[in-house]
Amino acid sequence: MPTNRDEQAPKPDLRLINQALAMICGKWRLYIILLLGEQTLRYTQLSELLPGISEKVLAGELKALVALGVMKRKAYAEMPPRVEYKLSKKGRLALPVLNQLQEVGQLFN
Amino acid sequence: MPTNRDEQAPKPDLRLINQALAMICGKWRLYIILLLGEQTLRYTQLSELLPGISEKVLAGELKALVALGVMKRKAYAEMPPRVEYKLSKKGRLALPVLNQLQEVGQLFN
DNA sequence: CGGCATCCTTTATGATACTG
DNA sequence: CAGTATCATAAAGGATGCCG
Repeated sequence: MPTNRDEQAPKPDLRLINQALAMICGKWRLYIILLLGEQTLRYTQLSELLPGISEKVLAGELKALVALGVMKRKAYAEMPPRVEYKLSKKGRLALPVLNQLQEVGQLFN
Repeated sequence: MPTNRDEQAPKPDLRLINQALAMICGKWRLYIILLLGEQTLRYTQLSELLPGISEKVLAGELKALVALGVMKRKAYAEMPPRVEYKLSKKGRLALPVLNQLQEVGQLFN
């Protein structure tokens, strides 16, 4: 016979949770994803939209998000160089839920 | 005239985002919230459901979540002592979105 | 039982200078 | 322009012992 808790709420999956947290946790990561949304932005545009972020951290976060498959990086062989970032399909699929986190934040007002 | 981006996706609110992240980020915080769900659990039960968490971290996370207003702590003046934790109304309101984060994690499989 | 205090290790974040 | 390298600080997490 199942317990009351099993019926009402199956035990959360720690692995799924950690994958979601890897995508959004950190001082800038979720904000970068939401900011990007459906647009394509260049490295410099992102740095202007994230005032106060250091070069090292921005480059590191972008690299990590690309590695996670959340966003895509496209470099053009031009001079001066141009690099564009946009969400991957995976990132776009996650977007609705991630945007809802702002409503969760709203609960604290 | 609004820009294309303004129409499609208003700039995310960093303050709301940070409030949501404060609630869920960290190695255990989101898992504690989802695990609690609609139940009431004692301190020792929580520690058994979070294998590997240290006393310091568990006590600190519970205290932080109570301070954030996400959960409630109820201590009984018995011997031996008994302390119960459950989600506050705020925590229960956030629960549906937080559970959806597992589906976001599912995207990485 | 349900913590807190202390000390320690690991990650995360940041400032800055430099380069293909 | 779009980063990397190096150095430094801060925050998170953990091990362990003690206490009301």
